[in-house]
Amino acid sequence: MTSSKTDLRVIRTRKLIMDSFITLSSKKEFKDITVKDITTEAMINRATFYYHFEDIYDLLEKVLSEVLLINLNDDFLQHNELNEGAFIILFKAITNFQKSLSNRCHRGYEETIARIIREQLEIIFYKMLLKQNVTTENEALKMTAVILSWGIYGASIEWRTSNQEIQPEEFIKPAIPYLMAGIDGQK
Amino acid sequence: MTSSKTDLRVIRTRKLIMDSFITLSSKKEFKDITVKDITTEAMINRATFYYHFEDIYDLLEKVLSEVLLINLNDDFLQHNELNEGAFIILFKAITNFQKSLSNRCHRGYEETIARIIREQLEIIFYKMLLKQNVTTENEALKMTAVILSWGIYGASIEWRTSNQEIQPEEFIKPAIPYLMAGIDGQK
DNA sequence: TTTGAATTGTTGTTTATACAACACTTTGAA
DNA sequence: TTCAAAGTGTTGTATAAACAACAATTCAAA
Repeated sequence: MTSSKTDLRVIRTRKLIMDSFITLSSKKEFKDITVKDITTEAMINRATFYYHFEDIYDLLEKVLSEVLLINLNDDFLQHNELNEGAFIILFKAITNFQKSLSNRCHRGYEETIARIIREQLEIIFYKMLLKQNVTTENEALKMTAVILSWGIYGASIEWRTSNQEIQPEEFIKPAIPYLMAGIDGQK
Repeated sequence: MTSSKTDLRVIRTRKLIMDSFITLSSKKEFKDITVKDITTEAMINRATFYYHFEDIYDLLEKVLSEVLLINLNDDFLQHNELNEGAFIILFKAITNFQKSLSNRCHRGYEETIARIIREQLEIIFYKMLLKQNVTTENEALKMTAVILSWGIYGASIEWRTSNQEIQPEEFIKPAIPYLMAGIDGQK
């Protein structure tokens, strides 16, 4: 137990910064967002930002894993089961997110983003598989989740690098029968 | 000049408290809102509340004059001139606001609210009169604003104490020809 | 009416944050 | 290219705010 109850100011300031970043992200490209922008929006001093985050990429990473995909996660788990429609929704969410990110390459943060997205996808898939498969053993489900997360993420990269003019929805559709077959087989 | 630039923390905290109070006001009656409720919503310590405000009535007073009616003020000045429709909108806003307040009588704060509402009304009326009367001298316009603010506020009290089953809109309509006559006379 | 829980308002101490100033880097226009 | 403006990241000091503890009051339920 390391939880010696963090100071309320720390919690509040982190939240203010993250919320401001999310707000700004919906208005600007990531590459156009400065630390000053964020701290102004959050009404905190710029020096305070560096007390909590190494830099703006560190913030991005934390927002990514703690906020954006966690939210997706919750929404998703409540309303959907892992069927054709679910794959399409997920794939659209990922491609949307990638579109909103800058294409500027700096400090290898794209690798970081990729890793986080895959990790979060894996969690989502595992939870959903667990919900609809009482019989199959957990190790098998975990493995399926890993494969699905890499597979779907890979597909989104394929979509991004080659032909973005095709709608994500249409892009992923051909793969769905294959994806579903594996899952149905486990039932 | 006393403006030696206030600490950003002070501005932020005041805003957090006021915003939280407004948020809570839309969910609960005033009399059911505790200081703890506000500070929890605002993510600040309860002691900090008392650093900025004497008590919850002091907060109410400040929110009233700094936020609620100021907003009405701005919206109003941009979109309307002082005609029949404007009187109806204003009157509805006041009666709505009074309905939303608690009827609990404590520390004579109703008098305070009344005063603030009248003051704000006076400001609104004066600005609008100024906008549409280039000729009339300012002292006369100020006096008109005073009379209008007391008159309209009095009408809202009349509405509140006697027959709330009549719509505010219908209640004020009979008085409008008289109100407008005085204004048109000044043009 | 009595009791216990919740709310109010206050105080001393600790700590997170504001502020100002700094050197360094990036960027965009002359 | 050169220069000014904007952005980054850091530090020492001052201060607002957190925390914990307290007595006093209010309020609902036994």
